Amino acid sequence: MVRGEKQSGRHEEQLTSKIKDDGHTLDGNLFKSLHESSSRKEASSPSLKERSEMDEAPNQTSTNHNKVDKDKLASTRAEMGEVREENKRLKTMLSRIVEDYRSLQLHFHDVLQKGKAKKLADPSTIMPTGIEEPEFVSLSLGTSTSMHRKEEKNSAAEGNGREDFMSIKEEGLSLGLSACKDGATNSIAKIQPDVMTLSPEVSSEDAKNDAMEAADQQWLSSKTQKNLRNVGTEPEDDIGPLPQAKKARVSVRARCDAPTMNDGCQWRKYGQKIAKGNPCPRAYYRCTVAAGCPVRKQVQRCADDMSILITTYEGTHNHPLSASATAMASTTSAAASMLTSGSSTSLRFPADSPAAAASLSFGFPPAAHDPSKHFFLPTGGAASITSTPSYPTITLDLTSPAATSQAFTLGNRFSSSLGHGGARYHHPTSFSFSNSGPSALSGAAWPAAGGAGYLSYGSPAASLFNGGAALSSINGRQQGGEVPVLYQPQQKAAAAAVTASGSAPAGVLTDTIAKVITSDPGFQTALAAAITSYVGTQGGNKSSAGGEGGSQLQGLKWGQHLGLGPSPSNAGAACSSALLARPSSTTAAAMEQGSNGHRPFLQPSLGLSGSHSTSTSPVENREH
DNA sequence: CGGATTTGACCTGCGC
DNA sequence: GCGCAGGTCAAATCCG
Repeated sequence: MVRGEKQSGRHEEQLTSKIKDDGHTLDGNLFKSLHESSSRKEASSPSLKERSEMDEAPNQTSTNHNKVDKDKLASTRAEMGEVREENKRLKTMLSRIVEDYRSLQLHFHDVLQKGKAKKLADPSTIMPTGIEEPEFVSLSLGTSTSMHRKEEKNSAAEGNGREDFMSIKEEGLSLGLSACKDGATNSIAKIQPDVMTLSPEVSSEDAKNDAMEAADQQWLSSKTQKNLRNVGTEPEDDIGPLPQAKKARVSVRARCDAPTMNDGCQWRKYGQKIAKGNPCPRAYYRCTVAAGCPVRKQVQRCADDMSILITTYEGTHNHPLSASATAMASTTSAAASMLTSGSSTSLRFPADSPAAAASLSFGFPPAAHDPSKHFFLPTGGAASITSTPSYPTITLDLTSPAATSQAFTLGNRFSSSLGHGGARYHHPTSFSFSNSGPSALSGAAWPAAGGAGYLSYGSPAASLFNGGAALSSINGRQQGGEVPVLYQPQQKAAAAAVTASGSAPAGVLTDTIAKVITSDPGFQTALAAAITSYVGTQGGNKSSAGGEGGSQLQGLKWGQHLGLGPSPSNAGAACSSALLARPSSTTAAAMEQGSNGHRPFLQPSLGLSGSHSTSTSPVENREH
C-alpha cells in the first residue's frame, strides 16, 4: 500500500523533473507519459482509498492495533492528499504546457502565413539569388543528399531540434525529402526550415547515391584543384580524391529560337569552342547564382537542325534554387539519378493508347544518338534516353521535327526585364517548341523551366507536370498576372488554350497516367522528386491541387499516392489532377482562399530575372 | 565604371 | 610521345 504510493510518488518526481528539464519543449512522448501518469494516478488513488477503508474494519477488534493502524491510516491519508495535490499540480502543468504548445503552434502558423502573404503581396522582395528566400529548394543535379547526410551525422545533436521542426512542418512527408543541412556549404540553410534537398532517398540506393556523390565530388575536386583561386573557400576543396566515377550529365534537346534556354538560373558564359563535327560553336556557362557554384552547362545548336538547342547540365548547385530553377534541377536531378542508379526505365504505352498516340512527339532519329543505350517508345513519337558509358549522359529529347505547325510560343516571358530596358531583343525572351497534344505544353514549357528530366520516361503525366510547373513559373513572372490561359485542369480550358489539336481524352490520359505511375517505381521516384520540389518547398503545408478537384494534397498524401498507394486509379487521378493544376498568378489568391489558406500546389515562379539589370541568361541579351 | 562577353592561349585526357 | 579534342582561363573588349 505504502510501497505503491512511494512508487507513485517516485514516478511523479520523475515526471516533475522531466517537465522541469524539458520546459516548454514538449514532445509527443512527454505528452504521452504525462497523460499516462495522470490517468494512472487517477486509477491508483481510489484503490488506495478502498484498501485503507478495508483495512479499517479489522482495526476495530484490537485497540493496540487500532492506534498503530490509525496512525498508519492518517499518514496514508496524508500521503494520499499529497499525491492528489501533486496530481492536480501535474494536471495543471500539463494543461498549461498543452496550451503553450498550441499557442506556439498557432503563432508559428501565423508567422508562416504572414510571411507568405508578404511575399505574395510584394514581388519586389523576391531574391533572385535565393539566399534569403525561405522557400527555395536545394537540389542536386545527379547527386544524392548523402553529402548532407554526412553532415547530419556530424551535427546530429544540434540537428535534433531542427528535425523535430521539420517533422512538424512536413507532417510525415515521405517522398525522400530530407532536411537540408548544408552545414559549411550553406550556413543559411541551417536556419531556413524550408530549404530542403530533394532526392529519391531510397535506403537501398544509399550506396549508389554515395557513389554518385563521389563522382560529383571528384569532378569538383578536379575542378577546384585547377581553380583554387576562384573557389578557394568552397567546401568542395576539402574533399579529397575520391573513387573513380564519371559525373552524370543531363542533356536536353529542345527547339528553341533563343540563344539559350532559360532555366531560372543565372549563367555566365566563360568560354566558347568549336566542337568537332558541328559548325555551331559550343558555349560554356557556369552558374552564377552563388559564388563558387560548380554547376556548368553547355549550349550548342544541333548541326542537323539549327533550331534545336542542346543544353547539357552538369554539377550540383551549392545554393538554394528558385522555384523556376527548381523545376530544372529537380527534373535533371531525377534524370541523372535514374541514369547513375542504373535504372533504364522505358515506359511503353500500349500501342493503341491514345496517350501514346497523342502525346509525346519529340521523337528523335536513333541514328543521331549513341545507339548504346536507347529507349524509345513504340509509337515513333518518343522520348529518348541516351547514355554514353564513358560519360553518363541522359539526353532528353524534346524535339518534334514534324509538328512545327503546332508550335507553341511563349512570348514576352521576361516582360519585367524587357520593361527595364535590359534586353534589346524581344525574341530571345520567347521561344517556340513543337509538340502535339497536352505534352506539347511540356515540351514548350520545358525550356522555360530549364529542364524536364521526367520526360525521359516518356510519360504524359510527367510531361503534364512539367508543363504545369513551367507554366506556373511563366505565369508567375507575368506582370499583373495578365497571361493567357495556357493550360487548365479542365479539358475545355486546355482545348481552348492549346490551339494545337490532338489532345488525348482526359479520362484515357488519366488511365494511362495511373498505369504508368503504378507500374514503374523509377518513375514514381522521379515524379515524387518533382512533386516534392513543389509540395516540399511549401514546407509541408497542405497544398491544393487547385482546379476543379481542389483536393488538398499533402506531402504524405503524395507519398501515399506515389509510393504504394492503395488504389492505382487514385494515384493516377490524384497525380493527374495535380499535374494539370495551373495556378496562374491571377487565380493563386483565390485558390489560396479556397483551400483554407493553404498554398496552391504550384507556386508562381520566383526570382527569374530578379533585380539584375540584364536578363537571367545574359546571353539572351545579346546576339552571337 | 563595373559587369558580362569574347576569344586566343593554355591545360588535360585520350587514342594512336 | 604526339596530336587532337574538350574544357577552362584570363586579358581584351563591349555594353549599359
